[in-house]
Amino acid sequence: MPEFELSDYLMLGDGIFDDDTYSSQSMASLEKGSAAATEFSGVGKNKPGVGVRVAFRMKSEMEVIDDGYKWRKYGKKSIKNCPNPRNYYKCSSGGCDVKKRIERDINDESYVITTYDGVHNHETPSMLYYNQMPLMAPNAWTLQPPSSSPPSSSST
DNA sequence: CGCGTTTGACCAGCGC
DNA sequence: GCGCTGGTCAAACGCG
Repeated sequence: MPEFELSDYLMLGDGIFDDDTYSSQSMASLEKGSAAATEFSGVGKNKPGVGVRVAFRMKSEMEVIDDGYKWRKYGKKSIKNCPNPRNYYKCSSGGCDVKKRIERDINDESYVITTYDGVHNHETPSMLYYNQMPLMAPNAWTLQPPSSSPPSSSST
Protein backbone atom coordinates (compact mmCIF):
# COMPACT_ATOMS: atom_id res chain seq x y z
CA MET A 1 0.00 0.00 0.00
CA PRO A 2 1.36 3.41 -0.99
CA GLU A 3 1.82 6.06 1.58
CA PHE A 4 -0.52 8.98 1.75
CA GLU A 5 -1.38 11.37 4.48
CA LEU A 6 -4.42 13.54 4.69
CA SER A 7 -3.12 17.06 4.76
CA ASP A 8 -6.22 19.11 4.16
CA TYR A 9 -9.91 18.49 4.06
CA LEU A 10 -12.02 20.98 2.19
CA MET A 11 -15.77 20.80 2.49
CA LEU A 12 -17.20 22.69 -0.42
CA GLY A 13 -20.68 23.73 -1.42
CA ASP A 14 -20.89 27.16 0.12
CA GLY A 15 -18.81 29.20 -2.23
CA ILE A 16 -15.31 28.44 -1.02
CA PHE A 17 -12.71 26.74 -3.15
CA ASP A 18 -13.05 29.32 -5.89
CA ASP A 19 -10.07 30.00 -8.10
CA ASP A 20 -8.61 32.79 -6.06
CA THR A 21 -10.07 31.68 -2.78
CA TYR A 22 -8.75 28.21 -3.30
CA SER A 23 -5.28 29.41 -4.16
CA SER A 24 -5.21 31.74 -1.21
CA GLN A 25 -6.34 29.12 1.25
CA SER A 26 -4.16 26.47 -0.29
CA MET A 27 -1.07 28.57 -0.07
CA ALA A 28 -2.10 29.81 3.32
CA SER A 29 -2.44 26.31 4.66
CA LEU A 30 0.83 25.34 3.07
CA GLU A 31 2.59 28.34 4.50
CA LYS A 32 1.24 27.75 7.94
CA GLY A 33 1.52 24.02 7.60
CA SER A 34 -1.86 23.43 9.12
CA ALA A 35 -5.26 22.56 7.76
CA ALA A 36 -7.16 25.80 8.13
CA ALA A 37 -9.45 25.39 5.19
CA THR A 38 -11.81 22.98 6.88
CA GLU A 39 -15.35 24.23 6.53
CA PHE A 40 -18.38 22.17 7.52
CA SER A 41 -20.83 25.02 7.74
CA GLY A 42 -21.86 24.58 4.14
CA VAL A 43 -22.85 20.96 4.40
CA GLY A 44 -26.42 21.53 5.42
CA LYS A 45 -27.06 24.50 3.18
CA ASN A 46 -25.41 23.56 -0.04
CA LYS A 47 -26.85 25.27 -3.07
CA PRO A 48 -29.71 23.43 -4.78
CA GLY A 49 -28.63 21.49 -7.84
CA VAL A 50 -25.02 21.63 -6.85
CA GLY A 51 -24.95 18.75 -4.44
CA VAL A 52 -21.99 18.35 -2.18
CA ARG A 53 -18.44 18.93 -3.19
CA VAL A 54 -15.50 17.74 -1.20
CA ALA A 55 -11.84 18.33 -1.79
CA PHE A 56 -9.04 16.42 -0.16
CA ARG A 57 -5.43 17.32 -0.35
CA MET A 58 -3.20 14.46 0.54
CA LYS A 59 0.42 13.68 0.17
CA SER A 60 0.77 10.71 -2.10
CA GLU A 61 2.99 9.37 -4.85
CA MET A 62 0.01 8.17 -6.78
CA GLU A 63 -2.64 10.55 -8.08
CA VAL A 64 -5.50 8.11 -7.81
CA ILE A 65 -6.65 7.23 -4.33
CA ASP A 66 -8.59 4.01 -4.09
CA ASP A 67 -11.23 4.82 -1.52
CA GLY A 68 -13.01 1.53 -2.02
CA TYR A 69 -15.27 2.64 -4.85
CA LYS A 70 -14.86 1.73 -8.48
CA TRP A 71 -13.76 4.72 -10.51
CA ARG A 72 -13.67 4.80 -14.27
CA LYS A 73 -11.50 7.42 -15.87
CA TYR A 74 -13.49 9.28 -18.51
CA GLY A 75 -11.27 12.19 -19.37
CA LYS A 76 -8.03 14.01 -18.98
CA LYS A 77 -7.40 17.69 -19.41
CA SER A 78 -4.38 19.92 -19.19
CA ILE A 79 -5.24 23.26 -17.66
CA LYS A 80 -2.95 26.21 -17.91
CA ASN A 81 -3.31 27.01 -14.23
CA CYS A 82 -1.70 23.70 -13.44
CA PRO A 83 1.50 22.31 -14.95
CA ASN A 84 0.01 18.88 -14.53
CA PRO A 85 -3.00 17.40 -16.35
CA ARG A 86 -6.23 16.95 -14.49
CA ASN A 87 -7.94 13.58 -14.44
CA TYR A 88 -11.67 12.98 -14.39
CA TYR A 89 -13.13 9.87 -12.85
CA LYS A 90 -16.70 8.71 -12.51
CA CYS A 91 -18.15 6.11 -10.18
CA SER A 92 -18.84 3.01 -12.27
CA SER A 93 -21.12 1.52 -9.66
CA GLY A 94 -24.74 1.05 -10.65
CA GLY A 95 -27.04 3.95 -9.88
CA CYS A 96 -24.17 6.12 -8.82
CA ASP A 97 -23.29 9.32 -10.58
CA VAL A 98 -20.52 10.65 -8.42
CA LYS A 99 -17.61 12.30 -10.13
CA LYS A 100 -14.08 12.64 -8.92
CA ARG A 101 -11.57 15.18 -10.13
CA ILE A 102 -7.93 14.55 -9.47
CA GLU A 103 -5.07 16.92 -9.96
CA ARG A 104 -1.65 17.41 -8.48
CA ASP A 105 -1.04 20.37 -6.26
CA ILE A 106 0.26 23.36 -8.18
CA ASN A 107 2.62 24.20 -5.34
CA ASP A 108 3.60 20.70 -4.37
CA GLU A 109 3.70 17.89 -6.89
CA SER A 110 4.04 15.61 -3.92
CA TYR A 111 0.48 16.47 -3.00
CA VAL A 112 -2.65 15.38 -4.77
CA ILE A 113 -5.94 17.24 -4.73
CA THR A 114 -8.92 14.94 -4.96
CA THR A 115 -12.23 16.69 -5.49
CA TYR A 116 -15.40 14.65 -5.11
CA ASP A 117 -18.43 16.02 -6.88
CA GLY A 118 -21.60 14.48 -5.51
CA VAL A 119 -22.44 11.83 -2.97
CA HIS A 120 -22.57 8.08 -3.39
CA ASN A 121 -26.14 6.81 -3.18
CA HIS A 122 -24.90 3.35 -2.33
CA GLU A 123 -22.53 1.76 0.11
CA THR A 124 -18.92 1.09 -0.71
CA PRO A 125 -18.62 -1.94 -2.99
CA SER A 126 -15.61 -2.88 -0.94
CA MET A 127 -16.62 -1.69 2.47
CA LEU A 128 -13.97 -3.76 4.12
CA TYR A 129 -11.60 -1.14 2.80
CA TYR A 130 -12.92 1.11 5.50
CA ASN A 131 -11.21 -1.09 8.05
CA GLN A 132 -7.97 -0.38 6.28
CA MET A 133 -8.60 3.31 5.72
CA PRO A 134 -8.71 4.94 9.13
CA LEU A 135 -7.17 8.02 7.54
CA MET A 136 -10.20 8.71 5.42
CA ALA A 137 -13.34 10.40 6.63
CA PRO A 138 -16.20 7.88 6.21
CA ASN A 139 -18.61 10.46 7.57
CA ALA A 140 -18.03 12.53 4.48
CA TRP A 141 -19.48 9.75 2.34
CA THR A 142 -22.27 8.98 4.76
CA LEU A 143 -23.76 12.44 4.86
CA GLN A 144 -26.34 12.80 2.14
CA PRO A 145 -27.86 16.25 1.62
CA PRO A 146 -31.61 16.25 0.86
CA SER A 147 -30.95 18.03 -2.42
CA SER A 148 -28.74 15.19 -3.60
CA SER A 149 -31.08 12.36 -2.70
CA PRO A 150 -31.69 10.11 -5.70
CA PRO A 151 -35.29 9.90 -6.96
CA SER A 152 -35.30 6.15 -6.34
CA SER A 153 -38.45 6.32 -4.25
CA SER A 154 -40.69 5.04 -7.01
CA SER A 155 -39.43 1.50 -6.83
CA THR A 156 -41.78 0.43 -4.16
C1' DC B 1 -15.65 -11.14 -24.37
C1' DG B 2 -15.94 -7.47 -21.16
C1' DC B 3 -14.19 -3.54 -18.93
C1' DG B 4 -11.11 -0.04 -18.32
C1' DT B 5 -8.05 3.19 -20.13
C1' DT B 6 -6.37 6.69 -23.46
C1' DT B 7 -6.69 10.63 -26.87
C1' DG B 8 -9.23 13.78 -29.64
C1' DA B 9 -13.06 16.35 -30.84
C1' DC B 10 -17.04 18.87 -29.70
C1' DC B 11 -19.96 21.78 -26.82
C1' DA B 12 -21.09 25.17 -23.33
C1' DG B 13 -20.12 29.06 -20.50
C1' DC B 14 -17.59 33.26 -19.53
C1' DG B 15 -14.60 37.07 -20.45
C1' DC B 16 -12.83 40.52 -23.37
C1' DG C 1 -19.05 38.14 -31.73
C1' DC C 2 -14.88 35.65 -31.03
C1' DG C 3 -11.61 33.27 -28.44
C1' DC C 4 -10.29 30.47 -24.62
C1' DT C 5 -10.86 27.15 -20.89
C1' DG C 6 -13.02 23.52 -18.81
C1' DG C 7 -15.72 19.47 -19.07
C1' DT C 8 -17.88 15.44 -21.19
C1' DC C 9 -18.56 11.82 -24.58
C1' DA C 10 -17.23 8.64 -28.10
C1' DA C 11 -14.21 5.28 -30.65
C1' DA C 12 -10.41 2.30 -30.56
C1' DC C 13 -6.98 -0.57 -28.28
C1' DG C 14 -5.05 -3.39 -24.70
C1' DC C 15 -5.34 -6.36 -20.85
C1' DG C 16 -7.54 -9.58 -17.72
